[in-house]
Amino acid sequence: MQLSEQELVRREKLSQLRALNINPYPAALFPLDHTTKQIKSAFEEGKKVVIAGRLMSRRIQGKASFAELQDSEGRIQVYFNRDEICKSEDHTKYNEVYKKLLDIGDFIGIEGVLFTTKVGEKTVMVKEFTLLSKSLKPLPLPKTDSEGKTYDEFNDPEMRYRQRYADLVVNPHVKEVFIKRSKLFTAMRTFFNNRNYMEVETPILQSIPGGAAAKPFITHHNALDIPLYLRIANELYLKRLIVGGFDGVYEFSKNFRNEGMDRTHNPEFTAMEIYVAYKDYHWMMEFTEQLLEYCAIAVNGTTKATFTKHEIDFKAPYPRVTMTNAIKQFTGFDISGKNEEELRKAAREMHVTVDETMGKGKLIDEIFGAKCEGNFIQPTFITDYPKEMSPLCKEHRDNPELTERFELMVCGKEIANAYTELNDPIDQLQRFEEQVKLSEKGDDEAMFIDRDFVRALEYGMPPTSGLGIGMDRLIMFLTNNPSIQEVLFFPQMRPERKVELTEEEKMVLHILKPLKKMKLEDLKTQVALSNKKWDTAIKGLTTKKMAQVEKTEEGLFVELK
RNA sequence: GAUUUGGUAGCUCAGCUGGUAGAGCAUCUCACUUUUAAUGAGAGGGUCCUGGGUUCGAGCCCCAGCCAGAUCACCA
Repeated sequence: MQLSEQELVRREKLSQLRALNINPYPAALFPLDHTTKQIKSAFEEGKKVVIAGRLMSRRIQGKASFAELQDSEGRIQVYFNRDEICKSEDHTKYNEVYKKLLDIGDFIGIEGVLFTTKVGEKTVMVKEFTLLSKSLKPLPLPKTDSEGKTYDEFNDPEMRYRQRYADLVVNPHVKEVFIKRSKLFTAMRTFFNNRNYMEVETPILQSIPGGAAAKPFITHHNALDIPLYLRIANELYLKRLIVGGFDGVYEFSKNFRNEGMDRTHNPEFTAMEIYVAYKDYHWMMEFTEQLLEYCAIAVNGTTKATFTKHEIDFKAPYPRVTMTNAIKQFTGFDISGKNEEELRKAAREMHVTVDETMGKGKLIDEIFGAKCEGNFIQPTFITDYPKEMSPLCKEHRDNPELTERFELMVCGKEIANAYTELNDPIDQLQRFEEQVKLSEKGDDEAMFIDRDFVRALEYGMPPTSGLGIGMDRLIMFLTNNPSIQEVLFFPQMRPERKVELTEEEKMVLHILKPLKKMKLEDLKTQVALSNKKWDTAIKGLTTKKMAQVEKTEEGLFVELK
């Protein structure tokens, strides 16, 4: 890799520091006793503090200098004064080490005393400083003026996602999103633990990927010599634990789906699933709205959240609308009692694209997705889904065509999905078998039969209600980010390709070497490269200082350096 | 997958009809002891995403590709 001028300068500073007997990467701990936030919240003139962080800006004025130090909680101004740092005649520490050999991005430790400047800025007067880690690569450097306006913001999404570390250093609002994400997880855990539900872990490598309709990633276990799948959901394992006798189990589950990527889908994402024995989906709706209200307050301090143009309110309770009524409301069509053909015809009349492979459930889902889904902005429970599209859900107590299922819609998107769980093993096996028929019909996302799961149900599972929440989507809503990549530290990206184009340069050198110097025209014809390749090659060689182009009276010459 | 926009200095971005590549910040040198987007003077820094084509000449035009964003489709 070719180093830029600034990177070379910083490497040169490294050896100068070492020559001054300063280790740019010392091993010893640094005994800091304050953070920048603590200093600001409990400011006391003359107080001694020890702090550490990254140098983020410098305003040097001869024998004095102001700088900003950034730690995990923010920034504080620090004041370097030559006569404070260098008590003797030797001014090396200020003039050389601080002014010349430190750079923006370096980690330093500071011992100092608090004071307020003429302009009223809370500042640390530096008495002693230690280099803790030298930064060799210049950070992108956004600047903010007195009105809070940001210049030169580091905002290219590709670079921000690929180099999230740099993004986090220079963009405080990005860090804020992930702090909120962490708060959300903590809030949910607290909510569940307070009710004595237990956090568990279940396999990520599964030989039958179950619990959802999705395409899995496949891998291979060498010792067992079997294929294994990365989980697409953890539902079936959590229900096995309910069979085993736990009253409530939950898991934050990293799931993997080998499908398309866009601003709401990443190949790996996080779901939370919870199963509670002796409950049904009505109970679960109340539980869910309580949970979300609690989480919204824990994350943002309020039940209200802004998402794009919408102001949403997570305050419980949320309206409940059956899928049948939702469709009736937005299309005027009543799906109840209709057969497959009637549904397909109705869908086509509404200009919903459907095809012959779709069964009743899928047709209803398509109509709902196209005509209704987008209309539910405030949190709304959509209930009672068709049986065909819910193979793990118990049949509706009042209508055998439906299931006891709800989804929670926010801003037209699903963020939670819950059932009164199917615990009849014979019914469950039949539902799996229907999935196999769908798969034979060409549905490549229909579920596999999990016979071990059926065996577990045969031992008996208490009536249970389960809930799944898309954590990434929820945090998108709570932090007003329409892109999933903004709420994942490291969203999946196509790998960067290494570019090494020295082949042409080698060819040029090979011809030039024995002669040391030759006419540019001769060299060019001998290498026989295209104009473009020739140009890049000779440019590359001159920038690498391996050859030089000279113009004399006799014409252009290339000389070996 | 389709459509579309973009890729130029460490960062943010200009770049005219195709005629030797520009600015601000950052970097380097000098001045400056309470500044805050510090200031003043000077200097250096480029694989114009990659490859091919057209042309006397391409950052710019044409073709192919790579990467990313947006919209749509698919998918939950």
